Amino acid sequence: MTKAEKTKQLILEKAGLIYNAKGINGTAIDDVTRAAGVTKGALYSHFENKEDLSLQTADYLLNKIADGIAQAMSKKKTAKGKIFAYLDFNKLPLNTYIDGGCPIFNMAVEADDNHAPIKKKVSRMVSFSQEGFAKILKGGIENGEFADNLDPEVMAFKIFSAVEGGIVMCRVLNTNAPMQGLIKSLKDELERYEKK
Amino acid sequence: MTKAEKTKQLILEKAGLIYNAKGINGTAIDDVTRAAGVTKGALYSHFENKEDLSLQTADYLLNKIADGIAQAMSKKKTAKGKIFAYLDFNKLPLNTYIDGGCPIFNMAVEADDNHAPIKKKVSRMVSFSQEGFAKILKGGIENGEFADNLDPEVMAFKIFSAVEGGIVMCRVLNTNAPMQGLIKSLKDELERYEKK
DNA sequence: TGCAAAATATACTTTTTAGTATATTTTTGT
DNA sequence: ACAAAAATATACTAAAAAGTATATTTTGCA
Repeated sequence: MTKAEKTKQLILEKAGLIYNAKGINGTAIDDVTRAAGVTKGALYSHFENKEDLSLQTADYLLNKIADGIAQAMSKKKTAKGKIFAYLDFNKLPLNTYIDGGCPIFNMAVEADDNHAPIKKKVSRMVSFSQEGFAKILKGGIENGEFADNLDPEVMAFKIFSAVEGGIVMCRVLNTNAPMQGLIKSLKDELERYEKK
Repeated sequence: MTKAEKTKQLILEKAGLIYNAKGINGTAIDDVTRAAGVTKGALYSHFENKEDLSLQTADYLLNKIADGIAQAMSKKKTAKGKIFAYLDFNKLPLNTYIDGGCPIFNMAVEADDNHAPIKKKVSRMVSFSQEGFAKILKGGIENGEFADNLDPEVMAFKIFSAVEGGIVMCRVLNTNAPMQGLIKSLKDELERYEKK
């Protein structure tokens, strides 16, 4: 990795943190240069303009959170184990994997009526994750873990929505506590479909 | 209502729409004056500065959505009826009561690491709503609608999180469809606690 | 090693947005 | 109806942010 590539990577990492905390609109170019300890010359030699920085930072954040989740889930082999791992991954909303909450949701809310290209990126990531979850659940039905009255699409959407919504709620309430009850409830709900 | 009060109200209504779509940071004062058809002189005679406009707009939006939900729920007399009314209130995420999604969530996400006074407003509203939901469910247990193994706090948090999360997900995916499955699932879940 | 190209720093310009001063109009109470 | 006060319009200034031109440094390769 060349020096210039390292600089670009450093900028993206620092930009990621700031974007996830302050949002796309709330982040100034100079916030990023300051955090990365570089000047505008350096930043603009790697990024065409703020739009370009925003798009690449969005990719960086989406990939990072997706990797984090995938890694946590990959450690388990059963469908139930993987879903539980996802739930546990999100058990401390005040101390998220990336500071500032879940970038998927942060960007989904901000980009919604505002920033079509980033909305599309988020949309693809959400679809992909949803399908992944549904596939895991479907696998669980096929291998006999779960009863076949479990609707994989609905359950995938419910888990994802509840967890992401719960993160936002906990953060605004400034407490991790309600998340524990939510996760327990979702685990219980899934276990009611267990065959054994 | 005097003319000046009408002007202020008009500004708040237009500001509400723009803030809910573009966010606090994404909204320029001139977006608001343009939408309201007034000039800066008029706006600044009613609001001290942008911060003041933002705070009052936040109150306006939070009160409006709370009123909308309360009104929908007040039409039903049973605990189940009220909760179902809340769910049905949210069945079309692409066509929300206030255009641009749920202002509670929009502001929760944007204000989180950014805007402490608005975060506090949202936090109070979320607490208030959560307690209201829990109280309704508790009432449902006391009057025999629901079994007493229903945990009102957990269920209130779960319903609110899932619905709010679902709204964001549907909007980013640009489809109302998954919300129907989610609402049905939440209704089924609640009905499993029904005593009859 | 030294030189061309790439990367970075500095100091600027431009653009956007918030905010203000003041003139004008409108409202309201007598 | 009219005078005082409040509200609003206009045209400006101030501040913040994006973006650029150019000088300087660093890097990698002949």
